[in-house]
Amino acid sequence: MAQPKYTTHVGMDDILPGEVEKWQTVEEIIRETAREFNFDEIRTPILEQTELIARGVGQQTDIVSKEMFAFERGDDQYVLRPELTAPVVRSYIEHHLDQRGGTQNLFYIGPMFRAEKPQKGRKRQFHQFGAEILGSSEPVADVDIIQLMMRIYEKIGITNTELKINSVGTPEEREQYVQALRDHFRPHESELSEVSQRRLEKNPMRILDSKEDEDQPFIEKAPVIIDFLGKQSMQHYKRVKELMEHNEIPYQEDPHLVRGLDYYTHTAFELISPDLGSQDALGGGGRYDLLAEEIGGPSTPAVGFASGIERLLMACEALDIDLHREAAVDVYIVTIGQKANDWALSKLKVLRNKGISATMDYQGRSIKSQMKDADRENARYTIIVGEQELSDNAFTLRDMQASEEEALAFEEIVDRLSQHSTADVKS
RNA sequence: GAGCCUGUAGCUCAGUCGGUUAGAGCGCCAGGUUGUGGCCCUGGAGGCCGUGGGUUCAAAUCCCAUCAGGCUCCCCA
Repeated sequence: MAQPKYTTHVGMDDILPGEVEKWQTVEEIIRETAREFNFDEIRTPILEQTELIARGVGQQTDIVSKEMFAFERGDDQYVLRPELTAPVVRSYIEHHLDQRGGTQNLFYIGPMFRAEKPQKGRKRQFHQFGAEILGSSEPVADVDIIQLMMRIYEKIGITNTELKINSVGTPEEREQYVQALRDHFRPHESELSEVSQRRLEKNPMRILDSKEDEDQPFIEKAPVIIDFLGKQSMQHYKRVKELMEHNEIPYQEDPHLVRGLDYYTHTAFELISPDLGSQDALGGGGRYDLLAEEIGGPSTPAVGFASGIERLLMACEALDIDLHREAAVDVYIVTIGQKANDWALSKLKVLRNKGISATMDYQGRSIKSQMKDADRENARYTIIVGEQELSDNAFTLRDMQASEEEALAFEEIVDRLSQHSTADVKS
């Protein structure tokens, strides 16, 4: 089709009626589950200071080095948030949430922005939900965060998933490990794939999740990070695994799992769906004990996860999970003539105030067209109004499913429908 | 950033050895039923064939560019 003059920006999709209802279902399940886990919602601005993201997420990451939507206005540097862990920690520090005592258990849902080349399951504006436990270094926190994530997918019906876990240790341990990796791969540098050769200096850990065939033999023999963990890191990892087993959470250890962001320490995890294509990561997370300090706050151990809503919806589609609830209206008032039309408008208010959802024709169309429209809108009832009904105060109430009609006074109709209404009655 | 594929009505798609006014199904609008939806029948509206350029007597069809989408790589949600 010819392109309209104005369209959305590349990689930024409208979510239209029909699709929105699925999002609402998912969001309700997320909120409901978060409540069950005693997590509170937090909402932060879409725009953050560029420096926060650069420091928090890490200068070397792809996100910061090439995927930020950033701009300048006056002396201020703005960036559209590419993820929400750093902003949540910023908020925690800024508002001294640690002073509220205990841990802060927070969850969020909202849009994120990354300036990547879009493809299926990877948009420039995409949506994530996630949760963070701030103020605990205990393995129970790691495991409960994983349980929250898994429970949401379970409730939605996505159970065919693989949970991978690993420990990425402390920065010191990681540095030793990275050195060992370089030593391991360097003798074979010329035999590695092109991308992996580039990673050798920049980020050797990335070689581990290479999909290139020629890299595989060297990856198999590569040292694993577990062997470089100190006593405390090892103990933490061991406890996490124990707790996972006690709570019957199936997982797979993946010694090659590394996270894309710099702030992770110790536990790292990722949830994969074999039902998706190349973008098979549903969500991921881990522990980030050093992030708060890194961005100028008090030392705050923390753990969290983030999940993509688009990916979740893709998985639902692949699994034929029906999230769609049909939109419906309780009453559609069908009118014949100007007087009836005026009457209908005033009665919509009476119905709605009783919590009965109600609508009417806005186009002055024929009764047949209005009935058709009522059908399309999934009206449970129609009220048919003409001159005769007005003078008799006897209106035709038609049950659209049963195709039965009854002549009733308007007050009787209201009483009748009050009992059948599905809308929430606002007090 | 790299490679490959695709782009025809609102939607899903036919139509290419280049050849008169570009089609179907669904959807939309109207009528059949002058006050009654879903099924059925009839009619109608709606396309510079993604955009720009080129080849040709002639282009939806061939060529180039560009934009958009998809798949893979990269990376990740």
